[in-house]
Amino acid sequence: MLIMLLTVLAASHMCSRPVRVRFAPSPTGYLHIGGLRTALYNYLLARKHAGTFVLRIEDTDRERYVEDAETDITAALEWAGLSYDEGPTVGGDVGPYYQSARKELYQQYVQQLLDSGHAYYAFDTPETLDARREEAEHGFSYNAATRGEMENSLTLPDEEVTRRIAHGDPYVVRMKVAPESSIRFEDTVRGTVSFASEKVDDQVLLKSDGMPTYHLANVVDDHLMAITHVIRGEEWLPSTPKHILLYRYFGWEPPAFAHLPLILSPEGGKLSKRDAEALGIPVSVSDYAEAGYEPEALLNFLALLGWNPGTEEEVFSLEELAEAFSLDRVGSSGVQFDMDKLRWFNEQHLRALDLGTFTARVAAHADAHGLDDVDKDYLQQVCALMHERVSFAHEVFTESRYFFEAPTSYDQKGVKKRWKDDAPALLSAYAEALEALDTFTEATAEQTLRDIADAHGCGAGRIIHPTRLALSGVTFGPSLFAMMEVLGRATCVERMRTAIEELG
RNA sequence: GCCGCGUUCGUCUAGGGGUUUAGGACGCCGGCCUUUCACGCCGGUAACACGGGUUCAAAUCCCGUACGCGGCACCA
Repeated sequence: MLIMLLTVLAASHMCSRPVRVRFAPSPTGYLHIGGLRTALYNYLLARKHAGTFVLRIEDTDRERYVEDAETDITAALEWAGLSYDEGPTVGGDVGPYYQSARKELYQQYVQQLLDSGHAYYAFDTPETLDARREEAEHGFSYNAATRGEMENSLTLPDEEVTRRIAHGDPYVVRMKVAPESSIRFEDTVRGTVSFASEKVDDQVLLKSDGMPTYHLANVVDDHLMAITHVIRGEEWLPSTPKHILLYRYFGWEPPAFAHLPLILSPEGGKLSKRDAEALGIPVSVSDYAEAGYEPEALLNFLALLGWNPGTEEEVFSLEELAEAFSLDRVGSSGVQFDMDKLRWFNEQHLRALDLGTFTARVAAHADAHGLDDVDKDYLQQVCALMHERVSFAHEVFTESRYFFEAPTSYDQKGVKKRWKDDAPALLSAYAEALEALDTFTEATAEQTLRDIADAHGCGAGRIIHPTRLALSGVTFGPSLFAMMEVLGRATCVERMRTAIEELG
């Protein structure tokens, strides 16, 4: 009863404002797979509640800035189909959407904290901080216990502080965390989380270059942009108390927090770039695009990596995901990346496409396989036969290359198993009969073959298998007769005679 | 080291006091279909980390241990 009441209250609280979420990548590298999942969950929540999905570029780190990272990130989002309602280029009412362009804006909020005594100036150099960290046995923390030993506006006389600032001495602004309480907050996926505030350090809010740190900028922007739900990776959980404190200092209502479980490597450890590459797992979203994954399949896989719909359904389109999504069905434990399952999702999404769409997806890879002038109708016929047989669209050009050029070799094992002594005679008879046919179709090719088998007193397989070998060079593939109709009579006959010569 | 979060088949997960001989999916194995291969269908393999407690009853609640992951920057 009480729980129900609380749930209703919580729900009404949540719904009091329209849902606004943001994906806030830093242009310090290309969009990676974990980032895409974070973006996806934000996107899904926004779409589910007819809310707004904001893209904000957190470019406050000038040291690690990567020139083409932003282009990669937006290209990856576009490839995936995660469109944003506000952000760079599309604009919006609460911009700018680059933190670097909001630099001046943070200044007033820092001043507000300084005035209210929740922040102070600190002049310690990176070198002295490093030195303190090195000499400390169990790590150094700039906090209530140590701030008295440092050079800051709490230890220095006011005149000295003013003098140094006027003189242009570099300084940072730190938040002043009171040690006496414990900070607790509700995480949508984990429930109540609490930290002892003496473990929270006096985080730098404003760097000496005048840029805000993530912690300050993120809180100020989320408030100014009216963000209702902060959905981000679990790596942010330990710094959330700082953010809660900042909301408190500013007198703002914090958004709901949801910290997503991290994606682990298939071997259990963390998915570092190096490990992933060693295991053959692409890390960058652009690598998935390049490897030929269907964007919807990747998204579907990622959605189910940490979330489940509560039903046994697994294959979803992006629209269906948005419909089914809810934050309270997001799990809280780390999840291992499974390439096999991803591939399965890719197959499922490929097969869900109608033939025309599938063909178009396949055609997009033609150039890369040196087949830029393939006839569309012909390709569609090939695709009809290969649709259920490939895991990736581009495999039509690799797994069934023989539709586009004569086989250059014959599978050794296949020859040994299927090319018997009577094969040349049988194929030769079959080829001749095919040439004599009025109309060459799947049906007549089959009937002709069976007639010849009967005439020679052997099973149809005796001809079927060597013929397949002659046409494709391999022992597997679509129905032989359907294949023959697509290849055409002339090609079939020619390849059969070539095989007779080659294999004897 | 300290702080936090986590732990159900190999993997993703359902279940959150009795409805469970713990369900589904991927993978793997077998079968059916098919004179190929795949698709599809049917079946099988396989899990509540460990130890205490609470309770008539624990995968489910509590405590501890182990292990994993994250964090401890003028990086995000």
